[in-house]
Amino acid sequence: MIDPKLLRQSTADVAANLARRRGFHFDADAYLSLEERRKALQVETEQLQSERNSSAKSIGKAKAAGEDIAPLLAAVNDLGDRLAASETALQDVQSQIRDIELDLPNLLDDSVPDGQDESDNAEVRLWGEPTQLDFEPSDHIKLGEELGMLDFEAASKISGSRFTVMSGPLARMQRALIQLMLDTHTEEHGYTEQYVPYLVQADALFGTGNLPKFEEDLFRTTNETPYYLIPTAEVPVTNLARDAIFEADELPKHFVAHTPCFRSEAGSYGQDTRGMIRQHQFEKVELVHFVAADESMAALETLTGHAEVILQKLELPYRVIALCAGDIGFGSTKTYDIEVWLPGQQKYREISSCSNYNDFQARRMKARRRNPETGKPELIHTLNGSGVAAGRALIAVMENYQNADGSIRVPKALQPYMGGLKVISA
RNA sequence: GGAGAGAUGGCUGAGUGGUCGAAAGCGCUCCCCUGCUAAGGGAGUAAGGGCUAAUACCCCUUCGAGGGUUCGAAUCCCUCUCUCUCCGCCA
Repeated sequence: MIDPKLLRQSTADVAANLARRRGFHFDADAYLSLEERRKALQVETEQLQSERNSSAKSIGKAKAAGEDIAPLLAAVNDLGDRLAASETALQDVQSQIRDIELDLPNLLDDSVPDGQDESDNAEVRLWGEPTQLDFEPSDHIKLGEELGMLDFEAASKISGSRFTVMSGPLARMQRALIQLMLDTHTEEHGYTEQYVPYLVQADALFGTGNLPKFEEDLFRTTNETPYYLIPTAEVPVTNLARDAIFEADELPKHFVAHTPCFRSEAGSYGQDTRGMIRQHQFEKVELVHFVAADESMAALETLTGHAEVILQKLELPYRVIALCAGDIGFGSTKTYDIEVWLPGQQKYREISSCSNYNDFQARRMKARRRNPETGKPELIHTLNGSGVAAGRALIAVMENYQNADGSIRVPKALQPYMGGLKVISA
């Protein structure tokens, strides 16, 4: 959520910033007229509440003094009705304003490049060279099926499309990837590992910004108060800061969590229908930072670097891109995507997305720190990034480490996690 | 699943219709005293919001959540959630 005060006082500036985003329209005039009504109604309501309080107090005193309170009661006769009417009207306007505020994406950082879509994203750096193979590379689907270790038919029988069954060494390699990531981030980068719920309630999703706008992306249970399957560990982990006031010396906090992620993929029907790229269920290791407001831009660089280390250890070629205004996510003020080279597609594909949400989520969640100078609570900044998506990392290893005979070499960094196994073959 | 108890400020905990945003203690901050230390004295110490140039006044809201009764609710009524204890079941 954008600072309501800023929205109110600098509406035009906010609108101009948001206009850089693709397909987003902010009706500033409608907002401003609602805001005008809100102000009038709130002042009126609070005035009436104040009257009620002071008259109730005098009635109490009069009664205690044994005076006749009948005339006092008569004087406040219609106050209750007037107050109730005013309160109702105020609540109505406030909820309309809140709906607008919850619907507004985050303000973009000035460093975010202009652009309409992914073709306008800016390459920040390149690591390694696209893998050269002296044979026609296969994609992960062919490799996995020929090894007999990826079974999309079985998955479809059990759960329908966009699921995968893995078996044997390939299943183990995904687990090895997750282990490598967790160990690297906890032992070398100083993160604290978290185990968190995979089912969350709506409030948590409002906090991160997934609700109310993106409900169709989520799986929801049928309970009376429904649970939602987490679309990313970002949701439960970031919500650790909800309603909290951290002491200054408790920050920054660096959390890492491995969880499965569940996404409905509504609206992506044509894309990546084959294979393991886009699934309803996938494994991911997520990095989350809670930092003081002035530290978040530096933290974004650090966090992205931590994710990159995983690809470097796996010796997978990648590039880092800065998402342009048109491509950046709803709650992010600045995002770097890390894209790994996939020989089977002859393309770089997203394997991590690292975002600075600045105070956008913190405001929704009431995540604060105590400013040691002023002693006052102030919003923290939250960041998160994949470090990295395990399913896609598995694809990347398969395709980059394939041999002409369809076997797959195990990257050195993974071998200790796979009992020393060096090659996966049928 | 059955039976019972509870939810108040950073913590402990009092408060069953008015002067209660809330006693007291602990903790914390500042000041005083004490030649160190220990002890002692005093003051202060919730969050969110409105108004505003303002982090100044003033005002509003909040005692698990939501509704209700009342001129007035932490206190009374209803619904829900969560926590704890005992029993049962269970990875």
